[in-house]
Amino acid sequence: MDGPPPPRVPTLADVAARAGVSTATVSRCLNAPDRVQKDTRDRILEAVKHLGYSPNFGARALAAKRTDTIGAIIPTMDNSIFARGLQAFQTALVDHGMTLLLASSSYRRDLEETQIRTLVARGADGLLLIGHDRDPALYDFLARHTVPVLVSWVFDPTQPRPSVGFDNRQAMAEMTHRVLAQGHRRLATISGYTSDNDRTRDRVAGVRDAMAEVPDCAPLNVVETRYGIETGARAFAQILAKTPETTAVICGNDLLALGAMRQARTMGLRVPQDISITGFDDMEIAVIADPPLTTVRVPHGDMGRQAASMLTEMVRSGTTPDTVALPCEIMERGSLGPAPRS
Amino acid sequence: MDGPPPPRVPTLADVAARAGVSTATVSRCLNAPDRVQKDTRDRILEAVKHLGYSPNFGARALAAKRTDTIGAIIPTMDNSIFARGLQAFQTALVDHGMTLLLASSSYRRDLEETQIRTLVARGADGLLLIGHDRDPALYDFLARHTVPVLVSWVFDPTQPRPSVGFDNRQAMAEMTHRVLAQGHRRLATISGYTSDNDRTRDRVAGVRDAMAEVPDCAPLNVVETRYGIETGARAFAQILAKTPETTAVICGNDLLALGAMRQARTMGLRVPQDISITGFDDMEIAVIADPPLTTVRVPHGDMGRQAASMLTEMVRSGTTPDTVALPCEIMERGSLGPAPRS
DNA sequence: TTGTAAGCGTTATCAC
DNA sequence: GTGATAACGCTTACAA
Repeated sequence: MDGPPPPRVPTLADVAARAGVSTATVSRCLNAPDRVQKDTRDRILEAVKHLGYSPNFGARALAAKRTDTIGAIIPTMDNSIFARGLQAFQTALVDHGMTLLLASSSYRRDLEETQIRTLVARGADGLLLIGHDRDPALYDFLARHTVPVLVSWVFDPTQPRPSVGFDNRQAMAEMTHRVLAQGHRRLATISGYTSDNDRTRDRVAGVRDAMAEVPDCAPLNVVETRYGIETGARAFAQILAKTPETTAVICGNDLLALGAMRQARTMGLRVPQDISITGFDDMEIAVIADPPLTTVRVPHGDMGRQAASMLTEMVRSGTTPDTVALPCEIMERGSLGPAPRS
Repeated sequence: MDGPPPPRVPTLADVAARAGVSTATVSRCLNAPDRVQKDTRDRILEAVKHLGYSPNFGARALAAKRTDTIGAIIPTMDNSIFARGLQAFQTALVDHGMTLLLASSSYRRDLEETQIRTLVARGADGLLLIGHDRDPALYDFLARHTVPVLVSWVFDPTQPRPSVGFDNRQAMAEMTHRVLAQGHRRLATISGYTSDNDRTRDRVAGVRDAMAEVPDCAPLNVVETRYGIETGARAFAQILAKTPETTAVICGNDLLALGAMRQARTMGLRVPQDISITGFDDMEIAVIADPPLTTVRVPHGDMGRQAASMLTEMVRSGTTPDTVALPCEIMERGSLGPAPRS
């Protein structure tokens, strides 16, 4: 006696046989239901359900030349900087009938490049990338493969690619204005690494923009480091070692700011009485810092949702949308105060 | 005059033609290089490079019946709870030549179910899931489709599926032991929702396990809520309203603990002099809380990396690995102190 | 070691 | 509205 019959995964042909129609009709019924008569449609759907049929992905991709899959490459998932936007992006993609292929580059240009190629090879219909900064050859590659690209986390209308994001430079300038308005004139900045990273560069540029409008500012002390609490703490110590007269430290990221605040406390400095500290991102923890962190609120959710619909539209229609700017908001909380009268 | 020739994407046949061999040989050369002679291999690789050939994903999936793609469904990316483990998982996956298909369920059982089906339909070769709790019919479905499943974030050897994770129950019992050792006898717990969630249930059970060993404990006050800082704060207020004699609040998650600490401060309670608070996860921010949070360190990175190799192995060899337990570690910092002598 | 050729399961273009 | 049937581009026995 034989074992049970091999539980083969049902195919279109099985459904067609059971419904007494051709495979073409079944395919139509599944992809354009109204191009098939009601009663045959019912028969087909019954068969589909009965057999537990689900289309073969490879076959569909091969025949239809699309995968309904969107690739995204973000610098890191180690903290929630990108995770929140990604969450919104993924959820919205699902609503559009798309699936997310995800990779992270660890902020490394070479890794990002191989991952872009991998995702394209894996059949991504479109790509979401963070920032514009990358080898032009890569954009050529994507164009040759006719893979639409949407850039996020930035707003730079001078770039040739569509993007959905916020103006890092202007947001940081606005924050710096607030700092200057409090009377601070000896500023320092803790920035993420600026090589291959237009967001961090723009943020530092924003600080300088605002400072340029005020005549009596001391030169800006800029320290670059990796994003993180520990690194922020070290950078803060470094700043106070070099320019102890600093009264405000503008951080390119909330983690850096939290690290800076911890280090300030360690060094016996009161925030904001002795020194002011600001962040960027408005992570959930900004409000529980002590004092609560004054920071720039980034529109993570909107960005993710908009990116999903724009990219889906690009893939489905082949069009190129206009670049979209989303507003940031300065969240004034407790960590920014008046400059101490030295 | 015509425009430029349509830049068709090169196929295996193109490569074969240029190298003067059959498509079979090219295919072999790409998948098992040592089964083809050195000089023909060189010719083929030259052709591949010259043409910029990259295999068609759909065709390969159809013919080979695999996609080298692993699906993962996590409850949320909104905070870094899962993001860190996922980062390690994804990075390790790439090292194994796999790509990550990601979905998040927002802690909703129905959403998770449809996403599991979607990922399988999208050709995921294997699946990483968080926790064991789900409809048995789903596991049947996965078995029928011969999709190997690895469960993570838990260790429960009584379950029929392999998993890689930590013992939530034991870890929480250990933490509770430390709390009891400080003389606390009136405990409360802020837990994540326990329906459809074995991790949260196990953590609460762990608290009870430890309490059961001590005779003079007051009944445990348990409040369930969504994971978050705000919700943690509200839960804390709720607890003190109902059982104001509580001297220690054991939280199922760091976010809840941070919210609780903030609320305690708001209510004029000193941590840990008036009330002790503990967390779970050891998120990066635990150390910058004031006082630093005593919490359970979860082996995110190891878990992610191990999950990647186990799942890759399962997919490639069809074997089922043994369940793996990873150790947690109690991080004693400042938020747990001796019970106040009321 | 290499080539031949038969699938793999869809979609899409035609006729009917 | 429905049915044949030819792609789609690759892998993999099997043959040579």
